[in-house]
Amino acid sequence: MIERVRGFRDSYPEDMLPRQKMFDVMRETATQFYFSQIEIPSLEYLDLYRVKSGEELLTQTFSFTDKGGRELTMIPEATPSVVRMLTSRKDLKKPVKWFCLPKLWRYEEPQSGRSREHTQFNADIFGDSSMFADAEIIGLACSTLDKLGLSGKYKVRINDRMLMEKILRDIGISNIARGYSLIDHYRKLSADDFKSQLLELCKESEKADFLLQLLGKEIKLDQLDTKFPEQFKRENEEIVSRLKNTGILVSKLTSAELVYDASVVRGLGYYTGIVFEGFDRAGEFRSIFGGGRYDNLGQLIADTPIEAVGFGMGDAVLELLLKKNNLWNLTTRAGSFAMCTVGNETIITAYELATKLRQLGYAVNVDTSQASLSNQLKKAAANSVNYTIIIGPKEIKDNVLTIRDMNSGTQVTGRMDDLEKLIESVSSKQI
RNA sequence: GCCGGGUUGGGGUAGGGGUUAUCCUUGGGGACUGUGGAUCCCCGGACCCGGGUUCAAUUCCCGGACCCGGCCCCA
Repeated sequence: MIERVRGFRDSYPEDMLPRQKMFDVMRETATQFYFSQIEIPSLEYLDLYRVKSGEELLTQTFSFTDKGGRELTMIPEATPSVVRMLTSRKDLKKPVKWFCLPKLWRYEEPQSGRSREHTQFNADIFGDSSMFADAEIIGLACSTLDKLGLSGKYKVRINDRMLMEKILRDIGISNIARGYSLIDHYRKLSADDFKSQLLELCKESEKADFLLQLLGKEIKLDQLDTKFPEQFKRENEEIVSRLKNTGILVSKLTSAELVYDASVVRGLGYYTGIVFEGFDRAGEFRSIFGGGRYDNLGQLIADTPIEAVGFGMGDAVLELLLKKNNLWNLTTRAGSFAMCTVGNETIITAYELATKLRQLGYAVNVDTSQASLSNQLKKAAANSVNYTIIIGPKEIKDNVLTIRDMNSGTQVTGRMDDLEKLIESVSSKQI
């Protein structure tokens, strides 16, 4: 027996139904926000990730050298590929609104909410540097969760990289990257450890209080400027008011709660403006989605400047959250038929009828087992079909068929030619 | 890469250095080729892998794989 590869998942039908429903909602919502779907390759040159990331990331990819000596990797994230695709087409009218649902791979130890293969809902707006684009991206992420039934179960924390850079500089931190890295660990370090590491980094320790007071609190956006010293506020009025206005815009697109949280900086990424993360309210899981503005990635990857804002939403955490809220439901297939056949010679007629039904848009299974009729009905019931059609020698002789509504148990018999009418009459009888 | 806890039919489990490895469930068949979910009967199906100790290992020891969780990292 050969085992499944470590960190990978098998998905059986009972999970695929809710899974597909989840992806359908993502596609529908993105389409309603007027995003177009694209598909990105599963393999890229390793160099695509070299330009923006350190060696650390490269050790956590499924990479290999192909027969021609090229260094390839199974894509660990979508954004570089999407940017590569976008910048190699000079004819596209801006803004471009794209989404995709790629599988991504990461070579690391599997743990809760994270396996080595997952699917991510990824959406971006290119060529629009406005706060309206920022708001629409967050609005799309939230609307998707709302549509899945998660309204009120999650909230969004936002921050702005430019604002954080100003804050870090204001308190005397010149190594901005290290500052972000430390802030990113705020929730993982003890208060004392964090403080001592911050003071180490920051030359003007008396000013560090400013940051310490900001961190770890969720601040309502309309109260944001009350948290800053007067002078700092004046110098950064533009960034602060943009953040506040973004919040107002988002509130028109979703009822989700949006708060300012200084500890959200999104690791060592390539973000240049707003950054955001969606969390479950109970604080039980990893972030549901995350993203932000990255206006210089086009320059890094393809030497083509392009404004961009986007998010990624992984299926793993979302599945945990949906299951926890009893939203990971099996939906029975609407308009499904099982055809019970009695006697081998009836199967030809059953196939003809099945073809007609399929052309009408129904899902049809023809039971060719020749088991007893009661066993065939048993099987049909276990498969939770809506209707069964019984075809036996009697029906063929009289050119009729019998349709049985499996929910109500009512049953009608009529001419085969009147198939559609029969379906109507049996489904109306159940009322 | 590191740390902790696990692994007995498809799923959930009991047990235990030696006899036919327990129970529930699922699956297949039958009672029942002309009307479904019930009931009854029958059947199939497991000790993760390798090494060691032992007369004897599924059980004890060591290593590995995989699973769950955590660290690192976070795309």
